[in-house]
Amino acid sequence: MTDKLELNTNAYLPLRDVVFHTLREAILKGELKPGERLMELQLASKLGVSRTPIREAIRMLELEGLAVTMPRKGAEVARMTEKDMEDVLKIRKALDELAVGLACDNMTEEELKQLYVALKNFEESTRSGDVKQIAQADVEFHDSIYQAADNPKLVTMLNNLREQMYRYRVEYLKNESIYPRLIEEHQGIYDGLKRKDKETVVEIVSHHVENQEIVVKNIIQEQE
Amino acid sequence: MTDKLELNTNAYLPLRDVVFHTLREAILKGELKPGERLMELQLASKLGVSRTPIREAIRMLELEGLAVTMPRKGAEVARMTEKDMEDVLKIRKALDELAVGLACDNMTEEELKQLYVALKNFEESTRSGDVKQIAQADVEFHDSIYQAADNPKLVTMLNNLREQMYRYRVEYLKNESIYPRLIEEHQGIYDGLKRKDKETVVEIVSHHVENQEIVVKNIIQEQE
DNA sequence: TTAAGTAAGAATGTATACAAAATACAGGAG
DNA sequence: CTCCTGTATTTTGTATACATTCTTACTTAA
Repeated sequence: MTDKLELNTNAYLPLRDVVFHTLREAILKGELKPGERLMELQLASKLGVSRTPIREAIRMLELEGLAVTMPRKGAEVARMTEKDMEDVLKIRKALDELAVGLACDNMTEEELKQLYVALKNFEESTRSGDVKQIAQADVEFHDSIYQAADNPKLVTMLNNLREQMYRYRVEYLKNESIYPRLIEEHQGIYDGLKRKDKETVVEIVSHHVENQEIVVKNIIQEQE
Repeated sequence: MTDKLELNTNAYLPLRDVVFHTLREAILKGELKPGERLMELQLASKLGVSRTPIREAIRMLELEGLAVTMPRKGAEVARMTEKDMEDVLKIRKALDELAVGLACDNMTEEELKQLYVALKNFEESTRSGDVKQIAQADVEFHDSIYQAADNPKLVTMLNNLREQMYRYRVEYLKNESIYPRLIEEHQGIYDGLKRKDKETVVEIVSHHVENQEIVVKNIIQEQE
């Protein structure tokens, strides 16, 4: 286990939430590796808090699918097989299609403008070569669409699904050769939303996720 | 608040899980009403346990969307508006379509036989007039399909979504006039799966959920 | 009469203590 | 040498105590 764990914020938030976010970050960044045990006392002393907020944070991680606990044996970071990843991507595809379809129905002029900004930001960021920045810009582009879907529950679920793939996303975006296609697809989505051409945008998003699936599966196989 | 709360099982399970299931049941059955505060000390004394397992159970309810907590103010049973219900049903529709499509690809002879049994059970149960039994039979029919989809994550999500509608489902099934259509649709889904006619089954499931949406919305409006 | 302030009570947030279970390991029997 | 068993240690499960924040009701002043 890494000893990099640190409480980020001294904000006016319950410790359980701070711990939750800290542990989640650590898991998503790979600092806490799949299968690694989450021992309460150890984490408590490392983070400088008592076991209580640790335990509550673990309960939260558990229901997000990032941790698994066996009664009286404790919790560990969830393992993710290639099959799990496929399963998640299938769900994501269905929900992404739903989201962009809803966005197509509901998007306002204002939101469309915002999406355009996000589109250009993404394009710009690919020229920087900074993977983290590119990932961030990509997230913002898709968030703009999610927001327009006007379905908070759906947004929550999509963010959760996205989270579960975070580790692989970074690898995915290191491959510069995919940028042109990503930009093209984003442009296509934007154009489709502008024209309110639902069929087309759903089609593009569908491919968008499928492409990700192929690349992510390659990454997983390489790692083995 | 009802005082019917009781720990169901003395099983070899952590108390937090027992409490979690108990509270969830109470919420789904309407014994704990939307907006009702979940006070730790009160629940603890009612269930005869300390605050610790209560708190952890609340964290779990929170991430299932059945409870909402405001920092330093405590938790309450989640409120559900008509809009929330619409949002949930949109997601359910997308995921139900996905599930039945996957089931169409993957279903074995064995699973198909099981589905047939569930189909006949449901038909039979509608003649009994026992709403609870009908709901149970309906759940089993759809579970058979979910299982065949071979995507545990998807099953979890669908069960969660189904849960959030539980209160309205019972009302929904009290209306006998819908039974013929339900039976017909179930039959259609079964036939389609048998023929591996994906397009048709997805179509039927789509209508199946849409019909539910219409009726559930009527129920909600009547309740106001 | 209304509004603001304040103090008492109640509820949540956090830490810690104790109980019970699981794990690891050493020692001995076969 | 292997396997079993018993004990010590570690870890989780639960209860409780203390700290902090929020709510509420009452008092007082404008």
